Amino acid sequence: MKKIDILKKLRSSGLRPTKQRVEIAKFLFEREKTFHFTVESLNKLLTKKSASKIALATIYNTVHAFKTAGHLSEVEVRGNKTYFDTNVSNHHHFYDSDTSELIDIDANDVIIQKIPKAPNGKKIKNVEVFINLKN
Amino acid sequence: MKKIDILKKLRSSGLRPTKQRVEIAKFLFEREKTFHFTVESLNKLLTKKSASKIALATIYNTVHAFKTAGHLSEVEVRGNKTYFDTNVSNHHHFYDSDTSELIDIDANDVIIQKIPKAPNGKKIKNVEVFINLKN
DNA sequence: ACCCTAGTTTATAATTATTCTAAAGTGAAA
DNA sequence: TTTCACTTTAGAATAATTATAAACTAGGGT
Repeated sequence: MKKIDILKKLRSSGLRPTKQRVEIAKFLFEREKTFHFTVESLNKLLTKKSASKIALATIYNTVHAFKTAGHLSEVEVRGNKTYFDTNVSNHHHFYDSDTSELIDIDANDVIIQKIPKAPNGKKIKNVEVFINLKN
Repeated sequence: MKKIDILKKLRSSGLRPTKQRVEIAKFLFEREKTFHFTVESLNKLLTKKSASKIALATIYNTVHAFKTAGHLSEVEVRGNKTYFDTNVSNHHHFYDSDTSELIDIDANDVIIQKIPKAPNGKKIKNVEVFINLKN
């Protein structure tokens, strides 16, 4: 994804393309494969990569803004870690608790034949499948 | 579950049946239906129910000891809440983010027809299905 | 029944993750 | 360029959980 597209992506979702947002967006979206991270890991990677330090609160703000805009999805797994995922399409996850690694599973690789009806007046928003791994 | 069974349950898993553990175990396991709770909610309920105050750290210790012994299972859902579940059989969950309520789904009510193979040298430990609800 | 000791509980401090606050900075519309 | 609502920032505040170390206790050995 080119810089011009980054700017479009931000503007089209009502986010002013500030220096910090552009830097974070470039880091997250200028890559081929999907990327999983926590706020903590992202902060470390950004600190290492660039000279200008971005405040931790800004990283929180920005990641949540991107999530609200639909540019990131949030995945929560055992161990109180909150991951974000640059893959926002409908998909599932492997979770390897040994390495704390999250791996995408394409939605087409999981077929659910039967699910129960939603209770009382509720509807089903989405179905998430976690496949926990061991060695 | 009677008191004698509570004592057996604790002893058989190598846990000394202290006053606090027995009180917590009775509260959790002397009921018909499965019970979902957070450490915080359990603390409030216990405080309300009994005269003797149990330290919060003890509730953490005890709940984790019960979990390690296989008497509770842990379920993590969006919103950084960690729930425990007195139903330790293999099953799935509805999650209602409006009410923060977790509802058990019997394993037989979910049939998964296709899942991907585990990566490299890994094996599949278990598969958890979350059905997120909306109004 | 009484000790003894490892296991347990407790209050409190420490840690960790996240959000809040309020002051300073900055895109971009006019 | 000026202006102002939106952003960023450092640091404080909050929340959830874990660590610490002293006091307590269940239960085996005497």
